[in-house]
Amino acid sequence: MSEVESFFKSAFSVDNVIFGFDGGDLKVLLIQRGAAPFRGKWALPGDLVYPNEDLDTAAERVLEQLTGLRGVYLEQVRTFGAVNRHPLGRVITVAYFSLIKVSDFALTPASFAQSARWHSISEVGELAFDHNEILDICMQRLQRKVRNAPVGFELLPEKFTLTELQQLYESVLNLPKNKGLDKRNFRKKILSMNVLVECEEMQEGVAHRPAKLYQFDRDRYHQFVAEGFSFDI
Amino acid sequence: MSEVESFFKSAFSVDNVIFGFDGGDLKVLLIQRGAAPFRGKWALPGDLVYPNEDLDTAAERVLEQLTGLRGVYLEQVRTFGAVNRHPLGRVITVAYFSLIKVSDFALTPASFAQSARWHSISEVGELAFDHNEILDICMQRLQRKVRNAPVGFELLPEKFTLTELQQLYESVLNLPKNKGLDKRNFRKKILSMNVLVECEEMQEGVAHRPAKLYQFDRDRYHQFVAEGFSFDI
DNA sequence: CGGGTTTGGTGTAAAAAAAACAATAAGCTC
DNA sequence: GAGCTTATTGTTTTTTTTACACCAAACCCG
Repeated sequence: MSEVESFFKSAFSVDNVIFGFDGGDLKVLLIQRGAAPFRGKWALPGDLVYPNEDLDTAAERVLEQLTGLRGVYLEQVRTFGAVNRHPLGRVITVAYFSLIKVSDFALTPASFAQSARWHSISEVGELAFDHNEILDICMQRLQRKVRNAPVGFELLPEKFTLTELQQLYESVLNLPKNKGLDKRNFRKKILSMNVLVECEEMQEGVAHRPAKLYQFDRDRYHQFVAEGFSFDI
Repeated sequence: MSEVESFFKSAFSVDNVIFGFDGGDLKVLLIQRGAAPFRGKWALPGDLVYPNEDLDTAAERVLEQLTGLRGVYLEQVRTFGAVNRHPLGRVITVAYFSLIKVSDFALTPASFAQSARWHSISEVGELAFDHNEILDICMQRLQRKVRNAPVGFELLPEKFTLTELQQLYESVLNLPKNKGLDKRNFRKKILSMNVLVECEEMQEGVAHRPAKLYQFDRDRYHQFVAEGFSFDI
């Protein structure tokens, strides 16, 4: 094999850290591997990139095949390329994370086939390949991102209460519940940005005083950004 | 060709945006391509990744072959993988940026061969491949990074004046000279972090009052970080 | 050697932002 | 309607950020 040819004896894949928020906890969607290597181990959903496929498209495809969702928040994080990261050959992988609303998630045939399951971030065990490292890095990226861009809303239903939003932040930033963020200051700050609109409706089905529901106003946010505003929590 | 084989008809490269600071201006080191495609065009230094080489190692190699430097600041930024970004085949590239002290830079045989030259950021023209996009993204990353990590010092000599440091920030952040940052406030802020130590020596060879020289104290910085400090300008 | 030129170095006051802190209101259950 | 649970709201203090102007030190040149 010539030297030039050997450069082409390699492949690349994408791996997608799919975050969700449910039951007051940040979760990640993992699949249990059905084939070697690492058969039976939990792993990040991913796939080789098709020869005629852009990287972002591949990440979207992985997400859609597993969850049926399109057009959700997706961000490239980092590429992992240690020589021996894949036991069967030289495969570098481009890591992405996506943020989905758990309620939108429907099991697809692919997700049955691969036994997909949500795992609380704190309860993720040893994963296949270098996926623990990838998850860590994506988690750090999410923690930074959530503080200076309005991406937290991607994890909540369209309409949410301020308490839910605060719990989301406490969960992502790994702060003690109702201790990390001061309730009054949090509300003051988020409302002062003027990117939330109050819905007519109230929370329903709770055994206590129902809270107001809010929605994130994307248009207004983008307008503010154009005027120099920057989201910061 | 089987489908599996076709996955291996692809290669990956690294491209390195090498930043330097000289004459009060932020610069980037470019090479003029001697071969097709894009012969004669300026481009980012880069190379295919060897089959047994880690990505970071490849980026270090590219840097060393061009500048003779090792152990400098290097950070992976993003991977560019549009299907048609390379005219000769499917090549995805992992972009890095590095920060070097221009005074340490010595032309190596490779840099002669490739006609390497520093270009002011503001005067970079049309580059080969998607290198303008890569440069833009790396520039944005540097602008963010310089504000929340002490990486600016990587671009300055070991000993520097506070005015030089301020000019570096104004240049990287693209602020009007002596207008963007208030001199007194800048000095107050940077000195209050306690990560600069005053040298015995003074600036020499200037036709005006010489300034005190300072050094960045890495050990003290890391100690502070361990105690919860975070650099922020 | 003295006046001019150039950059170096310094403090304070006002404004804005962040942090600390606790009582009342509203709906539900029984 | 009594009791439980969560929702909602403002003020004070502290910290951080911004705005702003003059004297000092060295060199140059005549």
